[in-house]
Amino acid sequence: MDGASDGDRHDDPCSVLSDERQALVREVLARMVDKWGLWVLSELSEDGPLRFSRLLERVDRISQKSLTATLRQLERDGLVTRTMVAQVPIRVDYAATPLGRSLIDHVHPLWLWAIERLPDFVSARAIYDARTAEQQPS
Amino acid sequence: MDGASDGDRHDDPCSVLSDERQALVREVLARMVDKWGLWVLSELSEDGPLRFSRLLERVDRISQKSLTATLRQLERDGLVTRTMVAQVPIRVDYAATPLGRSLIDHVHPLWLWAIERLPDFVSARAIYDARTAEQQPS
DNA sequence: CTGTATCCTCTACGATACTG
DNA sequence: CAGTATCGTAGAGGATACAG
Repeated sequence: MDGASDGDRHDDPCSVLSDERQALVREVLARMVDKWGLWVLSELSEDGPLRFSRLLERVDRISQKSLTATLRQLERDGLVTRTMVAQVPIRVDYAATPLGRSLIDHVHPLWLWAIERLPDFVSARAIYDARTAEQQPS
Repeated sequence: MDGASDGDRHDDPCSVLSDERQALVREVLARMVDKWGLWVLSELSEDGPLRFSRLLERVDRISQKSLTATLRQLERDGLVTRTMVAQVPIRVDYAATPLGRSLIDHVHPLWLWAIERLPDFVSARAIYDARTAEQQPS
């Protein structure tokens, strides 16, 4: 669909992808940092298979609804597996796939970087807020 | 960086942070992959300073309102700079800061990984969708 | 225990119109 | 040109109740 495409843009590997592909990459990456996705995947990647109720405890303040939705998304993208154990009461185990663990491994450096740079963000915000405050004394 | 753990990937640097800090890291990282933040920062990181209207063209389908909001957030977090040129008509240049470029540099490997693994995601979805379709022929 | 269904709120976002 | 202000819509997500 890119009729008069943006031509030879930059050396951005993303720009060589079709809009559809770009959207997919963006979508998958988005799940990494959305409110719960990365957290849930992280728990599963660290501590073997976990049951639904365990996850509900570990991922603090997540609702049942959101946990279910998050797990469905992660499962659909091949990042986690879902295993039902037919017993009473029923039991379901979730585990990270190799692809899921790989994702976590690739996100990790980013977390480390962000934590390392945290003081920069704090001070940047302080400066910005102070400046806007004096301009808009309400 | 720090003599990073010899293969112990279960080391979760996030858990040593206070809730407040965790929230901040999460917030900053979220901005990277939210609908526009990363895209805007990416454009600025690749092609020097850009004016508001240029960004509006490059980041396809973004609205004025969203672009403004995104830029404000990025500016507040110290990822971009905003420079007003007093002339008629007025002109404003946005540019990525070193911190902003650093962020992009750290996100890049993740993009490459995602693009490389794209076939995995596509097939995973196909399998999942096929299986759920046969269960719910609706 | 593991979900699904419903309601409700809050926020993000686009469209549009207006200002310096 | 570079925003701000207002409106309206759509989706995310919590709370709760119910089902297999």
